[in-house]
Amino acid sequence: MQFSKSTDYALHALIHLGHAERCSNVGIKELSGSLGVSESYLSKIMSKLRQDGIVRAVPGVNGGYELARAADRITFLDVIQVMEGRQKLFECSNTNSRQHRLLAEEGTARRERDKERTGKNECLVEKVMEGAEQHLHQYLRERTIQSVLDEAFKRCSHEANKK
Amino acid sequence: MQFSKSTDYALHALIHLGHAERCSNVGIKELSGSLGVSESYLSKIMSKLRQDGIVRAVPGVNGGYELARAADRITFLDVIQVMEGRQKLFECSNTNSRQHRLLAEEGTARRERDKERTGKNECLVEKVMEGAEQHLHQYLRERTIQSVLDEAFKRCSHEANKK
DNA sequence: ATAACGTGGACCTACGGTGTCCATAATAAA
DNA sequence: TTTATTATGGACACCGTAGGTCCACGTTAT
Ligand code: SF4
Ligand code: SF4
Repeated sequence: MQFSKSTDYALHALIHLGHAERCSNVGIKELSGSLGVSESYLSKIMSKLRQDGIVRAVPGVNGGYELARAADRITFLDVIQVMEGRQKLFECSNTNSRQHRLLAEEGTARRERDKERTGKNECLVEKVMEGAEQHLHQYLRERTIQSVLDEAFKRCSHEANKK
Repeated sequence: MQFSKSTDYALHALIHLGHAERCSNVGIKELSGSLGVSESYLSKIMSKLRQDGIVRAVPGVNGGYELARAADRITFLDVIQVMEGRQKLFECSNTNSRQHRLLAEEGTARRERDKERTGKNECLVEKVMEGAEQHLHQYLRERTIQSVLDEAFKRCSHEANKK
């Protein structure tokens, strides 16, 4: 239950791009140097980010990457879902166990009615887990690349103030 | 970024134990049959739960497992942390990159002062991630084995009512 | 004593995260 | 046009770990 290093790298790369938005684009060399990750691997990550429309890439001389939209419209959730995939936090595996029939199918007829009425017939365990997932997602949706940048800037100016 | 199957099994096993609290203990055979998981593997999981004080085990004839404390004092978070380990959601890897120095160490002197004053000198990315983790944990702390049992019972009685 | 039952270690397998290398395509500059 | 630069995508290697099996051992009731 941990985020992968790729997610780590992706976030840092995007922060770098956001920080250097003045100049149109940033090459893989600069990113690699800044993050301390090999160019080969980092390019894989950037490619993924591009395929999902988080960044734009221009090939050729003086090419590089730039954010595909404003930094305050790129949420942590976006990045995490691109890198980690969109699999659910909890995926029930044994729906044909005796246990399952006890918990989620007492009175099959009733379940069917429920399904028709409410449209969803989740089991109780899944309900808890999906709730957890929703909470997590909501939180991550509220944090953007820009918000990190802002806070870093605040720290910085605060520092300058003191001098 | 998914919970492992072991966590799934552990939750179901505990629900089974909670459901059958009347009789003192439940053997691995019954659990295995109920969940549809091999006895060998399930016993590993139960063993882990025992080492962390979630269940008690009695060896010998007519032995088995029972909850070590009331079902409403066993939270989802407890179970998940036992099975998944207590690793943080996000573990920074490249603290010696140029990027890091930019984000988390502008004015090292100031950082040091911060450290002394507040006791924590997290970087901004970690701060976001730890916030997410706290939210998730809080949610999972509020759900217990008992709460699932209760809801299942409610469904059941509701069903009986209708007849 | 013996049969039932949990424990823990050794071991296996498959898959995915991490990472490298290279051939190719696209583009700007010369 | 040629060349140097840069991103792209596929192939591949490595390795840790989730998932699972097996077995020898200790414990307990009958
Ligand atoms: S009770 Fe829920 S979690 Fe358990 S097997 Fe059925 S659907 Fe899956
Ligand atoms: S800025 Fe934060 S997340 Fe990034 S390397 Fe430094 S400590 Fe780690």
